[in-house]
Amino acid sequence: MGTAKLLDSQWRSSYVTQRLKAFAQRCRERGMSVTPQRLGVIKALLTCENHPSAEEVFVRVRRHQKHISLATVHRILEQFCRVGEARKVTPLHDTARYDGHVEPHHHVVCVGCRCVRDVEIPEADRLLKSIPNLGEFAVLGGSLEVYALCAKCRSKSQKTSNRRNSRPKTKSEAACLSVQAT
Amino acid sequence: MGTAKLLDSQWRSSYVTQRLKAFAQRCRERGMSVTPQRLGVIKALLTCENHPSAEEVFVRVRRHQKHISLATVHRILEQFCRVGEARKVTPLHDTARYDGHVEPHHHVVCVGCRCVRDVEIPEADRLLKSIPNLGEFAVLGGSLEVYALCAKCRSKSQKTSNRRNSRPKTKSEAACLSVQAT
DNA sequence: AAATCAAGTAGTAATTATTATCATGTAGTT
DNA sequence: AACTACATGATAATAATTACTACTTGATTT
Repeated sequence: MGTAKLLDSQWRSSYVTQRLKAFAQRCRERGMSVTPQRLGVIKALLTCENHPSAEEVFVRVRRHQKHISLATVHRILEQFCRVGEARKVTPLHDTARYDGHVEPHHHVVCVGCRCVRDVEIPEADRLLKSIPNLGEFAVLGGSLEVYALCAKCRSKSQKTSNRRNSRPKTKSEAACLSVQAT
Repeated sequence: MGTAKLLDSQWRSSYVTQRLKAFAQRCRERGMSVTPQRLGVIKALLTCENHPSAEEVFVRVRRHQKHISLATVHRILEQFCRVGEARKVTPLHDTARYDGHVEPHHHVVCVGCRCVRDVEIPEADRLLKSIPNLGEFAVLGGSLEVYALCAKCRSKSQKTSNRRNSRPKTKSEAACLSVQAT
């Protein structure tokens, strides 16, 4: 029995308060203007316990801003990911990826090109076995997603890393930068 | 420095051989007929190192079966997931899910309703820190995806678990059943 | 062997999620 | 208050996936 536990709502609420308070200033620091739409999105995102989809955020924000557009929500969420104000639950959201290997194992995902390889991590297997449940969740299994850069993407990003203030142009570059080292 | 390592191609090739040999029989056991399309898909899936998308599988199979339809590939892949002949790299493929919590943490995902909660697993954090690289992959971070059933979905699946041979009707039920306990 | 039947597939239409476009609006600055 | 660059709303376009339908095929029955 390890120390794994669901983050409680007490922790969450203080985190949310802190983030909301700092939001406007962090926007200004980055030269982003603070619009009601962005405020609405960050609030919905931080408030919603069930890591929401763009659609769900849209519905929530619309409660207070009847005119907001779904496209705007998509745009803002993507921007938040780029600047580190949000993240995607998984970097492999865009197209379904299939795996013929059905035994328990783990994955390395290159955040640049999205290539995926199988990994064997016995410690992670042991860890998972030691977690029979998490609150009301009955654990079935799990998989460690290791975020990484493959050799090719590493050499690419070195070439561009010298230019300061260069905004990421491609999807994959953006994805690279949006990932926080865990 | 732990024992994490990429699965080598030697291991893979023996696994692939074994799976391919058993495939036809496993189909028959399940009452699925063994068609050239299904054989093509399982072969492409097992052979391709980079956990492919439906499109990629389609392209590969088409090399040998010029007439195969993309829709068929989608259907077969989904079916394979249902019967345990394949899995998706992540159960959260369908729509992008966002998370306002940008500090390193992990997730429980209910395979029934796809709800997601944050989890704190210090052991997983330590484990990740101990893996500076995996072969040619430079590790940036990672996240443990714990697959589970939430309370609601658990009570649902209990109700239906008595009926024998009842095929899953809904997407979410299918997803539940397709997950292998890791 | 012909008739019957069910499962599987190709081709295409429909749906859904996301992104691009562009005219208009507005936050931040002077 | 006026200005300007960035944001937004509305909608069109694209991409991924699923639904639909008619056609095959292979098995079973007669």
